[in-house]
Amino acid sequence: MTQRRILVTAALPYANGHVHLGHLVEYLQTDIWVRFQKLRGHRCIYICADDTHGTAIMIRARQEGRSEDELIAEMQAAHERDFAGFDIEFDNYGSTNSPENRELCGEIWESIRQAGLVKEKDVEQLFDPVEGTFLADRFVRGTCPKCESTDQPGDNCSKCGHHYSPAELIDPISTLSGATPEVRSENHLFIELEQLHEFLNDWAIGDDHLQTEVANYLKGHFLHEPLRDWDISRPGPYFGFEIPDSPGNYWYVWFDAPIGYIASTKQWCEKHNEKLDDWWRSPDTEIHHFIGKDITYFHTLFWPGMLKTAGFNLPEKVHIHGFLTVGGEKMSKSQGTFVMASTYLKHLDPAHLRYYYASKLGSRLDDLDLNLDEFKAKIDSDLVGKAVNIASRSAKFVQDGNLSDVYPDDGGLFQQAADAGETVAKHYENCDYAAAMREVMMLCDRANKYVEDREPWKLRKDPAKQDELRDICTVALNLFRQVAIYLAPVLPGLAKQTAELLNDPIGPGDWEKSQTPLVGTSVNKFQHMMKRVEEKQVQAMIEESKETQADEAAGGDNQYNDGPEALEKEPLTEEECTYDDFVKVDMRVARVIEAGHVEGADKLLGLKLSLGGDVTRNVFAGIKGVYEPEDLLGQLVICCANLAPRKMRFGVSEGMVLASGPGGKDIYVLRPDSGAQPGMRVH
RNA sequence: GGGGCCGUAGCUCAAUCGGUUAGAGCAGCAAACUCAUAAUUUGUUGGUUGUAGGUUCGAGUCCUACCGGCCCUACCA
Repeated sequence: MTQRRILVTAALPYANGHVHLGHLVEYLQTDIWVRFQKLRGHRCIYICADDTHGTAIMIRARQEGRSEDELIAEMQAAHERDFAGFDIEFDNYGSTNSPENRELCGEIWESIRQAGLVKEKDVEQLFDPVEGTFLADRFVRGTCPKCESTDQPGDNCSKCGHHYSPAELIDPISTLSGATPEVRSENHLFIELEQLHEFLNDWAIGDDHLQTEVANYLKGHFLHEPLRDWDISRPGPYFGFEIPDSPGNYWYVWFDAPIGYIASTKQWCEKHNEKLDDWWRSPDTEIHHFIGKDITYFHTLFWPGMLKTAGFNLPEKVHIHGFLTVGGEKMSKSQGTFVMASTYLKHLDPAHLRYYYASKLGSRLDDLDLNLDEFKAKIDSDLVGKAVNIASRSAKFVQDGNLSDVYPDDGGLFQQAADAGETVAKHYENCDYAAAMREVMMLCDRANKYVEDREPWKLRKDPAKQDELRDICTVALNLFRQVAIYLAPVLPGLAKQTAELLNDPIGPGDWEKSQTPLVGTSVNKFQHMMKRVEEKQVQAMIEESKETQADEAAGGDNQYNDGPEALEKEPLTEEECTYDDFVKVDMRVARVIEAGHVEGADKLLGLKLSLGGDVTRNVFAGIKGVYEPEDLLGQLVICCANLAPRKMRFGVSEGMVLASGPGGKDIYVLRPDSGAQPGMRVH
């Protein structure tokens, strides 16, 4: 087999948050792939770094009253600690805030300039005069220019859905200082990506660099029309690198972040006396990026465009994975399923998560579900019951002795498993770890059956059969060793324990050892290799994840510990409303007397409300999928009775049913206490 | 409204170019065993492949419509 040279990256974690179980899908998927390549004897390096620039970091540092450098150093240390805790082994872990990155950004920028891809345009942006900073969209709130709803976010209206730029808001307010921002026009630098359209089209769709779903997505959303100019500068102050030939402007974080891959490689090269060009400008090197589907287009359009223009290697593959759900739902802080890496490590074994993710990961970008019952079942059954059990039930009969000098007749079992190695390897190579794990478990089943059939526990009692006993153990332990080698990318700890038990290391290039049985060597005393998952520990982890949340709600010194999320999402309106304003809104108790689905509407239910007597209102409510019509029929609700009728696609809505919640499935219809009668006014 | 992905056993997933009787694991049920961390082994139940059509000698796979889920995008609230 020819030795490949492979450079692998995982997306750079942002310095604004801690690593959680969702992030780990990616870093583990990548770590397994890298360990596999190394085990196969290829030259492979795993490169990563912290992504440190941008407005969010600047603001947070300011709020915490310290420098950005201090903040990002602390976060980087935490990230590295978490990764190490999960046996994620980077060859280099750098930072986008490094001299190497600054230099490379300059170099790449220069190439882009020379290629004539840069153009300048004025952009209107809001500026906070108190903080002295330009405001990203999410730091501005104001009144929607279209529907005039107050206190709306800076990019689109939560009421009418209208998209706008923050400069269009009526009465905008900076969420940083509460000041009224000024509109300032600034010169921004853009990359004209359209000039690379043909190249990107060929790269993204032509060759096998992307999963087919991703190629379709790019084709349907971006490549079918002219590519928009990419705004890659931000006026200062901005935590990042100043653009050398455009003083006062800084590279947008998404410009310098991917360059961090190269910069981190450069650090590694300097430490190991290697040439950067051998890794980034050589036809002999394959570059593989692992990313989540949320950052697809940065890595499949902008990034290849930058690389191409600056003469670097293009990615051989961009491997894109889906999101993590827990128990079939988005990770939730309130339910304790938003689990930090560090919290997991306090309660559970990292090897367990490595195996569980491996057993679920395929090559496509489907979301991956962490089901905690299944988690326990898989670990207990696959790892403890099947894999480790092979060693556990055979090693004790030969410990402190030797394996047989000649490998005994095993009916072809070892050879079968050796042959299966190529299948396993193919699955690893294709990122289809689930298939690889299935294949290995099948080998475990065969090995267990072998032990079962030979009944070594009976031979043990017969002094005349000790040689036979040793032969059986020699076979069983060799079958186990094969399994440990095949699982080594996923379970480096188990490989190490196996190596210690059998006095033969399993390291880089040692995949081949699965092809030849070990004979004559001594066997050490068997020690427990892996524990089962304890239900209690899982529960403790979930509980602690909830507690952390309550802690963060601090200030919540009442007994209920309600979290601050709702207010953070929709801060209190600052403008006061007079009593006169209040009484303008005529809210009434109403009974739902008809309720049904609206044909063709995705979110609407049609309700007929009775205000008592024969006064009724037909209203549409955007609560389909949350409430069934029969849930509401006959119920009392609160409605706004004097809301101006609104013509909608499906008819006229003559009012509004009051409900709360951020939307989606989180919508709660307000209901009056018992005793209220339809028609009563809400005061 | 436009687009994409998906729907296979109770659960998680396979099924090569369209090719024989749709397969595994887990769970369930029954039995064997006692070396092993209550592990293991054997046997076994379980399916109108979301629905309805179509193409084909042959459809889980290809086409059309519909139902349901997720995502992107636009619009309307």
